[in-house]
Amino acid sequence: MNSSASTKERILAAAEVLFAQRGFDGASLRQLTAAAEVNLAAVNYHFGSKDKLVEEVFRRRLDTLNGHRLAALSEVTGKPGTTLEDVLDAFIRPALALSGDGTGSLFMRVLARAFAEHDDHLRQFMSENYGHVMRQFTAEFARLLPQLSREELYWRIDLVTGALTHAMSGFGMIQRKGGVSEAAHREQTIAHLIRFATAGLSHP
Amino acid sequence: MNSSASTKERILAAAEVLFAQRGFDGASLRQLTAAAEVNLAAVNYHFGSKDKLVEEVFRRRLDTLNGHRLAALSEVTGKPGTTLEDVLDAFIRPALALSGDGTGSLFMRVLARAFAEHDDHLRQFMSENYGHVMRQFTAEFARLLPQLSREELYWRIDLVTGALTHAMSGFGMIQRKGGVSEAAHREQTIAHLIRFATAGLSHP
DNA sequence: CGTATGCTCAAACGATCGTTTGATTCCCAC
DNA sequence: GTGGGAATCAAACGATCGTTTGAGCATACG
Repeated sequence: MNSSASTKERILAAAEVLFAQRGFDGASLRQLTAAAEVNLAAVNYHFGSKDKLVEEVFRRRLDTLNGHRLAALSEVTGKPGTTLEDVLDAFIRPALALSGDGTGSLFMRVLARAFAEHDDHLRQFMSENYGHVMRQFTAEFARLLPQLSREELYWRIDLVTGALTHAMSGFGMIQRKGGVSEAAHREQTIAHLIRFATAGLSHP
Repeated sequence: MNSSASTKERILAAAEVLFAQRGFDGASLRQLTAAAEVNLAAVNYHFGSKDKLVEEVFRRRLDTLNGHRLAALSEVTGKPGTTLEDVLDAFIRPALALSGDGTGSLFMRVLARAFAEHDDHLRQFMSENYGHVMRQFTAEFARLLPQLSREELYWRIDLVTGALTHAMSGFGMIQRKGGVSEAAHREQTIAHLIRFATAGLSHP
């Protein structure tokens, strides 16, 4: 009945790779299905269209990514001793954990590309499905940075997310030095990004 | 002899708009030449190919942008009282001046897109033609931030350029409100970006 | 065993892409 | 005024795109 589970999975995996490398329009279904070793028509059969496949690639990754982000945020939010670093950790760590996964690292590249493309349809899809995540983080930033005006806060968050998106799309491409484990390298990168973001958000 | 000056210019102007809106592959020569009100074959006649047109769009803008950047840098470099803010001003101001120009602002979008696309051919072109600019600024940053290791400096510059590229590509907060003159808004934006970049580069 | 259902496959569809061609128009030097 | 190179034009080229089709295959159920 469902012998196509592996077919769908192979398509999704190949799509993530090719979308990251060549973009959504640049990656053709013929390249994609060849890489996945499935028939050309399998994409339209299982997903309906190429656009639906794009949405599915996003949905699958963003559901878990933002789920982990909200879970981590809810563990630190509201508590008296919560610091800016705690909130930033809840935002950054799940994204880099995704990069630890084999093909997951490519998804951050896909995300950065989609961000830069200003595609209206995709922006609306992301806003509708995941806008509440950014809103919750923004609310927590506002609580921890009461001295900033609303406009000033938005400015800084905009700049910080730009830097983080850029950096995280490159993570995984950076080759680790010998002798450093993947976990250690990730931890080091997280600390780096948190320090930078803290400075960018809370400077006088 | 050169009645095609306006034709070439119209193509370049239309290319900047459409490349920013739909990307290099997404913008077709038929859309482009229709928008420029020139014949379809004019692009291949005047530029040789679509790829050459892309290069020309980059070359034309980056020549003046980086020329202004280097000129501004040479005015502050080496002097005893030079601050980090001076160097950042030399880097940021020419880019925002470009944004002030009508179609010039779209080029920053084109640049951000190209940045996110990780296109090898384009990266090599940029590195060959404009790599020395970034190298000169990096040297000056190193001189003003001697306490940072080489690796740490590269990290921070990477993050800052990511944030600036993101911001200047016109994502969010950079839009001007009513009642504020264009020049005043630009000055305010420059001050904003410089403060953020300074914090990101020089935090302890 | 027969059949219904989910899936895969090769082939073709129309559309659109970048590029080329060959004729035509323009414009200035002579 | 006339010749000739530069520029523009409509039309067509082959390639590639996303999608659709209909036949063939597999497997589970009566």
